[in-house]
Amino acid sequence: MTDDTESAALRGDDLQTWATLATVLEWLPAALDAQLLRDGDLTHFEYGILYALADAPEQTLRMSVLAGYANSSLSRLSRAVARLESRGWVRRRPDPSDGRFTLATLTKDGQEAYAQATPGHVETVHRLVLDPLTTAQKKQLREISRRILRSIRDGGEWSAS
Amino acid sequence: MTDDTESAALRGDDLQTWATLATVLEWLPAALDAQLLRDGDLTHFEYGILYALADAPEQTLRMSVLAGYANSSLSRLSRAVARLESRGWVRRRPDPSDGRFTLATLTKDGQEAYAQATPGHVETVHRLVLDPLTTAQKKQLREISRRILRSIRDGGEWSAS
DNA sequence: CCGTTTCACTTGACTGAGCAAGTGAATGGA
DNA sequence: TCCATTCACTTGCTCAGTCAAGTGAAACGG
Repeated sequence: MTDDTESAALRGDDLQTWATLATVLEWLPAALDAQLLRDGDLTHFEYGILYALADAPEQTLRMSVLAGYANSSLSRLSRAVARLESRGWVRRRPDPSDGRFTLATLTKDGQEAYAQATPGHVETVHRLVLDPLTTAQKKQLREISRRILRSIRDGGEWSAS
Repeated sequence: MTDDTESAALRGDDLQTWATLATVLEWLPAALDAQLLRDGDLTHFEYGILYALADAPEQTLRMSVLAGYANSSLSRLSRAVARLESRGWVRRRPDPSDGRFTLATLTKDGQEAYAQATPGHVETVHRLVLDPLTTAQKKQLREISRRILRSIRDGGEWSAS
C-alpha cells in the first residue's frame, strides 16, 4: 500500500520543481493581495477589474467580456462589481443595443482609485517578480508560463468544443 | 493623470512576463483543485495536509508544525483539520508532553484516502506542469521560483525579526 | 504557591466565492 | 403573434477563510 504511494509520488528534481512552484502559487498571490489591500483597499481581483476597464474604450465593458478578461465566473464578477459600485468606482447600466448585456463603466472616482493603486502595485510586481530575474530568465518564464497554460487549456475537458 | 498611469504601468516584455505568470497564478490552482475535488473530494490545501501527515513519523504532527508546512494560518488549519476529522481521516489529541500543543494524526481511513487521491494528482501535475517543459526549463523554473520566493521573504516586512 | 503572562490553538462574526435557481430581455418556431 | 427557449446576468444558500476574542495549559515572577 505504501509502496503504491511511493511509486506514484514525485521524486528528485521533479519534486523540487513542483514544490517550489507550488510554494510560489501560495505565497505570491498572498503577497500581491496584501500590498493592494494596504495601499488601496483592493483585492488583486478587484484591481484586475479596474485595470481592464481603465484600458477599455470609454472605460466601459460588458460584464461578460470583463468576466473573460478576469477569468472569472459571472457570479463572482457580479458581486465584485457590486462592491466597486457601492464605493462609487464603477457604474452599471443595461446595454442600449441589447438589454440583456450590462455595461460596466469606470467612474472618475474609479479612475482615481486605479491611478492611485497602480504605482505601488507595479513596484511590487517589479520587486517580487521581475527584478530578481535576469532577462533570459524572464524570457524563459514567459515560455514556461505559456506552455503550462496551453496544457491547462488542452486538458481542460472542454477540448471537444 | 492618465500620463502618470501610463508611465507607471508595465510595458513590453515585462508586461508579457507578468501577464502570462498572473494567468498561471489564476488558472493552475483552479485546475489542480478541480481534479482533486473530482477524484477525492479534497481541496489542494486539504491534500497538502494529508501529504504532510502521511510523510511524518507515525503520521503525526503538531498543528503548529503542520501550519508551517502548509503555509497556513493556525485558524485556517484548525478548520480544515476539523473537516478532515469529521470525515474520520484525521484525529486530534493534546500532546502528552505539553498540553498546549495539539497532535494531528492521519487515521487508517485517511491514509487510504490519501493513497487514492495521490496517483491522479501526480498525474495532473505531470500533465499540466512537468511534461510540457524541457529538462532545462524545469531547471530554470526551479531557479526562477526560488528567486521569487526569496524576494517575497526578504520584502515581507518581517525582515527585521 | 498564586497570580500574571505567554502559548497554542479554537471559535464567533463577518466577508468573499461557488453553485444552482431566479429574472428580465431578446429570439425562434408554429 | 404568442409561447417557449436562450442569454446575460443576479441572488439565495452554503461553505471556506480571516480577524479578533476566547480558552485552557505551561512558564514565570514574587
